[in-house]
Amino acid sequence: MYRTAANVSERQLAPPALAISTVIFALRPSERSGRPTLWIPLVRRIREPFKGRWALPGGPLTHSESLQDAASRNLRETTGLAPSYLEQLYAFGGLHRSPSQRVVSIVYWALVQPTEAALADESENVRWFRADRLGDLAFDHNAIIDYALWRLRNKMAYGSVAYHLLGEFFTLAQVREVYEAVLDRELDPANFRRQIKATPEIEETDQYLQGGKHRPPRLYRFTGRPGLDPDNRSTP
Amino acid sequence: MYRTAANVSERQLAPPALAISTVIFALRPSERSGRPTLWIPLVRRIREPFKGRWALPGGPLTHSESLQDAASRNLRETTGLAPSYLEQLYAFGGLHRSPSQRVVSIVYWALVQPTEAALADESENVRWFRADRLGDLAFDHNAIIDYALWRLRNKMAYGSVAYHLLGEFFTLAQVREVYEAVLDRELDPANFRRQIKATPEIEETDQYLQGGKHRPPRLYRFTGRPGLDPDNRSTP
DNA sequence: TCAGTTCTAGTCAAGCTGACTATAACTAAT
DNA sequence: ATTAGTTATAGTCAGCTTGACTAGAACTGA
Repeated sequence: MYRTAANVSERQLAPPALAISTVIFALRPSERSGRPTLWIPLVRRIREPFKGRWALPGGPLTHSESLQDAASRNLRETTGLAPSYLEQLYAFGGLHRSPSQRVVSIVYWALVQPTEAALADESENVRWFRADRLGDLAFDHNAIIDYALWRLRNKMAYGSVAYHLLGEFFTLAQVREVYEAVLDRELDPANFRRQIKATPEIEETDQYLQGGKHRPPRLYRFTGRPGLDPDNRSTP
Repeated sequence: MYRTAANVSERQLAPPALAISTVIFALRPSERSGRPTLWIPLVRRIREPFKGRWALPGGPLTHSESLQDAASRNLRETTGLAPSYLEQLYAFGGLHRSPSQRVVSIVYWALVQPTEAALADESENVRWFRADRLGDLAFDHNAIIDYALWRLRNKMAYGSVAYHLLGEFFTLAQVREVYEAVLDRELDPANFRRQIKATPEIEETDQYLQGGKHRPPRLYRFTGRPGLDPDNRSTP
């Protein structure tokens, strides 16, 4: 924070920098309970400001790509992930987000399926964190993630976004576990399945998941496409 | 559209320009029916590209102001309006939004109260349009307004945003007229008032609106603050 | 005084939700 | 082979919300 005063005049002259960042969510089994939990990959900053601190993956916007393309390229380059869902979150443009320079960040949020998440790159400078145990991140990234979490919970309650955290086939109990992990409270299995079965986007298959220590549950499939924001309406 | 090919190389070099624009909504009585309708102020472009066409009010981002401040300054300068509600809509960054240069627009949407809207500047280059009769606007501004309308309808159905289109005191019938104007369908008066009266943010006053040709309706007051997006949570 | 209008309260059936019970279908231990 | 344990799945019931509708209250203007 001392750094702030260093180059006020520079800051007045340079145009505001434009960056794209992404909050990436995936489910991973908890170490203890084994039940799915929300995890977020972060990258370590290798330059000032906030050198050494963890931050959201991000980078500049190149001229040949749309905002969404930039977000998804970025995501691939830093973490090796291909998202199953990608949506714009918010444009953050507060004056003092970065001590050195005025930066406007257009932030996206993404969901990746567990298979993807399992084989994601992890290295010295890329690491996954539990969404509820992030520590102090660079810039205003803690606040950004809080907002992304709020949005995810909201979309989950209304929209049909939960399925993008699962594979192609899933049991209703798995869907419930997703809801429980994200909303952080237990849900009544019977009532939950009644609601889910009432949504037309969920299709019953004639497959069953074998191998459990109990009655094998039926597998279902999601047959809806996202689509709401301008980018996903009809990308020109 | 011919213009597009003119200076491809220039475009590759210059950094993407960052602009702030705002979709402003207000209610005005319809010419014919007299019932309130949604109107939007637009400004005429005095430069290429799209010279002479109508467009959303907007402008550049200066260094000393946040995104929201830029939107509200802009709004004041171009239309003389002070909004009662202001929220970020979306960041539009398609490659071909502007034929001459790559422009990323962070768009806000605003609601203004009828008293404000009545004394708003109108001139050769600023004019109000009915939201459903806009004609062909500059850039992708038709699509932006469509999205803003979608968002307004959505927020209206859930949130408590309708009251920002009204003055401090209002009758329940006026609230209903707002809903009817925005959602574009008639609502049952009895059921509607039951719902509104159930929301805790609506406070009964002991005033009545006199002067009608019928039983004078009671006046109510809205006692809630907006608050949801990062800007409005706690502006630092 | 009465007709016309809107305001306002209330009723009723249909649908959804949360809490709960009960049975089905499998595995693992006895 | 039987039984206990576990999850899957269906169903019931009361409480709440919602849409359609009825009816009276309160004002104005003829």
